Amino acid sequence: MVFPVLLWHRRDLRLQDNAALSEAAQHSLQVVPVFVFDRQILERLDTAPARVAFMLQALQRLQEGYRQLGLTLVWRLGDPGVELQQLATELGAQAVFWNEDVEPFARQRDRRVQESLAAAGIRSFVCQDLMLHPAGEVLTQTGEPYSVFTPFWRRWSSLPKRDPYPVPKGLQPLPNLEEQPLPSLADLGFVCTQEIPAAGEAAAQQLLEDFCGGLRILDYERSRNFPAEEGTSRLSPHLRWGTLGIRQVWQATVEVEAEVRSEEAQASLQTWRQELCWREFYKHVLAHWPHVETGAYRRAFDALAWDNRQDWFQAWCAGETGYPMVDAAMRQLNQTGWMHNRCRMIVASFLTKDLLIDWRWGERYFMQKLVDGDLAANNGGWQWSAGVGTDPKPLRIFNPATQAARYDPEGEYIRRYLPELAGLDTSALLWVGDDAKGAWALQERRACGYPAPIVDHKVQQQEFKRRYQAVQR
DNA sequence: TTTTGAGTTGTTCGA
DNA sequence: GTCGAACAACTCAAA
Repeated sequence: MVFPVLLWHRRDLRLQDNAALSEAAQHSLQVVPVFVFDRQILERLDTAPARVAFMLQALQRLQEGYRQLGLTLVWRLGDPGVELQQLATELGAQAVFWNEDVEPFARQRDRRVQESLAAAGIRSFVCQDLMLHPAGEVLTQTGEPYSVFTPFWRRWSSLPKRDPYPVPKGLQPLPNLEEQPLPSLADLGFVCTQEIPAAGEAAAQQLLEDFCGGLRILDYERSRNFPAEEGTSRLSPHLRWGTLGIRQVWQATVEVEAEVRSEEAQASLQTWRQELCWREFYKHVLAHWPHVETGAYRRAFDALAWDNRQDWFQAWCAGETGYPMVDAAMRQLNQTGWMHNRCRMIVASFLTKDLLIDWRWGERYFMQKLVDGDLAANNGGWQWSAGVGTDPKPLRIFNPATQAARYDPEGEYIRRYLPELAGLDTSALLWVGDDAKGAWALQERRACGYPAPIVDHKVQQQEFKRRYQAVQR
């Protein structure tokens, strides 16, 4: 007698390299994949239409993938605890498998689901899939979690990495299970106006191949700094939604390593691997210190005095601050649901240190727009930018003009996202300041209908420093 | 226990 | 234009 088992998909929308899928198949070949649209998540204020749209498309691809294996992806809308218990009972399933998450909300939900299943005599199996090394596996010599990246990286990179999980063979369909067409974005109550990237496993594999199989990864150290270039992998939405497995990504870097000759290429490879490590570092931070979800890692900095001016916040959101690099970046976010990482740092520094607005406002806005929006990574990035996170030693205040001159020297990125300024001379895009040249640049921009800077960087950063130091004492 | 070395991504100044 | 030093001085991780 074969009993079916449920595989509960959440942020692992793929067949390849999926821990829970492999483990479920070892338990029973009659695997029923299921996804639950969680009303609580859909109704949250920081749920981005772009993210839901990407997820839906990934689910469509996943449904097609299962169809090719002869299986049916089942979906429900409601409370996962209720829905999974009902479905398992209905189908006579004796176990539910899923991949562990680190977010406080998810952990609490999963505990509830586990209890609700247990009450019905159904077992739960929680698998490790999200990271190369789950929280608790990377610890200092005294068994403490790391709070500084570099020692974490040294330990993390020295640990052996496991191979990708193969797609299980011989999966058996459950008879009489009919495929339900997935809901549309509108059915879920969302409208997405952003031009989001293609979702699904095939798209993810293609990006990985483009980045690691070509030469781009070998120039990453340099090209990642220039937002006008296609220097980054663009894998973030896929790692967010699990349309790509992390072990497979690591394996791709191992294959590159075998062919690397020059020292620069070797450095590029390691730098990119560090980015994978950063992803896990912030997940560890969230898992070990869940208070970061709502406040500063260094609690003293919850006392930082913010101005929180609504009009300035609106200008920042809309990309109308009068600082071209900041505005171009915000418009990229608004238009595409993605922003280059250097620009994320620039706009975050600007919101907190120039506009004196609480980093959590920016964090929330990012979550409302980002297709790759992830609590741990977004929160970690914002706390780092605000100087309240795990490693705030050097108080880095980005100068938006210096950053633009250094990383967009031809103004290519600025022109792409601020078309009203596209006809101007590069110096008119980049110059800022109170000298004659700065005044000329502002005049040129104003003639195009572009706003004057809403704040003076020099004045504001002084004020921020003052407040920051007041908290330190 | 104490000490030591070092810390993602900066900025500005002056040689 | 490029480079190195000063900035200011705290906290973590390991020896």
